[in-house]
Amino acid sequence: MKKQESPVGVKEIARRANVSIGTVDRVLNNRTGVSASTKEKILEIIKELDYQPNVIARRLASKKVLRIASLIPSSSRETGYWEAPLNGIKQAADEIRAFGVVVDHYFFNQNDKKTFTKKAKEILRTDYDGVLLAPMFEQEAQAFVAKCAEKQIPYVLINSDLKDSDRVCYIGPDLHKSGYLAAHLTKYLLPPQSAVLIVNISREMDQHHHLLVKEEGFRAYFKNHHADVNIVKTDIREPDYESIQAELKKLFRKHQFDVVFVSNSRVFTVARYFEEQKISGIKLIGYDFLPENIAYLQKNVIDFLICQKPQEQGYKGITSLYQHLVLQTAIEKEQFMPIDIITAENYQYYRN
Amino acid sequence: MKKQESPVGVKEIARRANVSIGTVDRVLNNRTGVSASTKEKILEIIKELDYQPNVIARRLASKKVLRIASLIPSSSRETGYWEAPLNGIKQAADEIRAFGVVVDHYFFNQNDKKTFTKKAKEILRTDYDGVLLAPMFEQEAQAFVAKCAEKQIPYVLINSDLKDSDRVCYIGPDLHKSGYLAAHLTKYLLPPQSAVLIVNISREMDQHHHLLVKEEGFRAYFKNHHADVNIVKTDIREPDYESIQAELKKLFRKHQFDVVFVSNSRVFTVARYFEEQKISGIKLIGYDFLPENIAYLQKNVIDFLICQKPQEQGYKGITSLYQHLVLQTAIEKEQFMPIDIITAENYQYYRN
DNA sequence: GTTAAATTCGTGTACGTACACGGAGTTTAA
DNA sequence: TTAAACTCCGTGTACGTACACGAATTTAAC
Repeated sequence: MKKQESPVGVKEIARRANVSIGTVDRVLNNRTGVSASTKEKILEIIKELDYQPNVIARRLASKKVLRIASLIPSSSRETGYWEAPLNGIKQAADEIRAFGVVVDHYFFNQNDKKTFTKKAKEILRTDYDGVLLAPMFEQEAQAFVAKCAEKQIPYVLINSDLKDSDRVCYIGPDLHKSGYLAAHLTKYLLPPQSAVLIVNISREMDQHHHLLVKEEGFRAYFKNHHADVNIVKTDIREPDYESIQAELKKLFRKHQFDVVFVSNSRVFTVARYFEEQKISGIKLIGYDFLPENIAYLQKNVIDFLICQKPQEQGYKGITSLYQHLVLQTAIEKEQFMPIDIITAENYQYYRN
Repeated sequence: MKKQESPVGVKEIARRANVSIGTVDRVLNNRTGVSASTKEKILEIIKELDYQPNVIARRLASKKVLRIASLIPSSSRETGYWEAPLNGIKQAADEIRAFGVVVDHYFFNQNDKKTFTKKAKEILRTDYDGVLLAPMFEQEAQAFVAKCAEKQIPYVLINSDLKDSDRVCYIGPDLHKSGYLAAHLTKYLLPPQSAVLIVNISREMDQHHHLLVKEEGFRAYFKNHHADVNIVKTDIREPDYESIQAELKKLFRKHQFDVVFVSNSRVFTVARYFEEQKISGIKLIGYDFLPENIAYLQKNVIDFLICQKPQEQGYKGITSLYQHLVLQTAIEKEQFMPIDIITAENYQYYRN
């Protein structure tokens, strides 16, 4: 409940402590060369006045630029998912460029762990002030953030989290809940006593794990609601169309499904199969706002897409780092993205 | 494709033009005291160098604070809707306070035009640098923005737009599309040949107009899809529970509905009626993330809520004004909010 | 042609902080 | 005893822009 109408600066602090602004500056940037007693006194005054450093003047005076490295998957032909986070990162970078922050981009191949470690090493060599990371490969990512911690480099995680890491924050989905919601939607579309197919498509084990969490969420819903559904599931480890087609063909011969739930953005591949086989009447639910998926949404082959603001993940990742580094404000440690439902009617208004 | 690695400043411009930085400064802030010829020369050099003023230094040097006024409805007992935009406004205000911007809040009563005009007059008297406005009362708002234009005060509109106004931008929903989506959802929930009730609840004519646009969108969907549904609608002009109860009772005696669509946030009132009358099996769709609505969502009385990020509307309104005033960047003239679907499963992750 | 007024422009200071430099005082080493 | 080293701190300049003040030049008026 203090009046803080008059913004106090270093010189007011200096006046009250009977020292020069240089000394105050030294304790603020905790540099050496101040006796313990005066340092203490100054800190006390700073606290008492609730001194807020003028970030404007600070950035103006400091000629050194802050450097942030982002390390995320490259968007491949297989999935353009990472285009969106990258755009968010770029947008944030544009906005804070004027404040003396530059962002360098590093990309790795989702199907090749070596590219990850290589880029990680490069980043460590360059001594960045902050790192934005998509920790797709758990082991390797753990090793990387350990190195960052050692070098006192703050880092933010997006898209998936790492256990026990002291990141600045995590920004991304709650996978379990996301599958749970998908199940809820499914139930709206279903007659009682119907059959559901869960399709998990991914090559790398690390990624596959995410899908299994979603699947758990999906199953949990039906369990909690004592719904009588017959759930069949398949794990497809080769994401090319031929493999998927073969697998689906086999399954569709054996079963009669009412709903198909694809646990990631590859839903368009299944949609393609539906289209080619002229399958209709089966509801299709999947993930992510990709052009391919949207096309099938428009054609009513896909019924619902679940999306978790990939672009905002990138954007928030950078701005969180910026706030941590420049403004030094406290950051929410876990920022779960909203779970958005996209249909043929609202996709035009969706912003990632 | 220019190299713009080396940020040029006024003094580089001054050097090239053979004048002092003072003169350059004069043409930058187009003040008087510069001959036409030198002014032209300087402008040319500025363009050639693609000079970007240093916003940091600019705000530091300029001791004057920018003042923004926000004029929105107070959140009443009847509806807490405006709480969210207000929070967004406050959040944005916090973030840009450090940059020398202050935001003053003005509120009016949605049921009383006089309170609007009174506050508007106050704002005009105080000479603000920018205005954020929710133009609920069309005529009065038009008069207000005309005055703003006259005084060269830029303004941003949120929640609803004004025809032919030269606002900095409009931020809010596309009402028609929003009703259209509601209809789409409805169709998922419906057996063929079913009956739908549309409920519009609002006292003031101006507000009621918004609802009618949503209703149009709702009907348009069924028309476009040649769906065979029986639509009944009612306009309730007294938002208290008793009036609504009476009207619903009358309607439910006459008809058998499968879906009820309430065109604004008052859906909780209808939900209360459902609960009290132990009506179940009828799907209920409405608007806005209010505590009352969420409560009924949890109890599965309300099935879907449509929401258009009211908090973000406030937030973006302020930051747009900030970008216009301080950074002088170009602003997207029409920023339609995404149309979000909220269910019992994802509401916890919804952020306004 | 002289003076006043108007026009056009340069200089200096300020904004709040960062940081280099160096000075005064104290301790250590020779 | 004196030089050197170290501790602690004050001063000055710089960051890029805004703006007040006043100087130089041109124009107007008689």
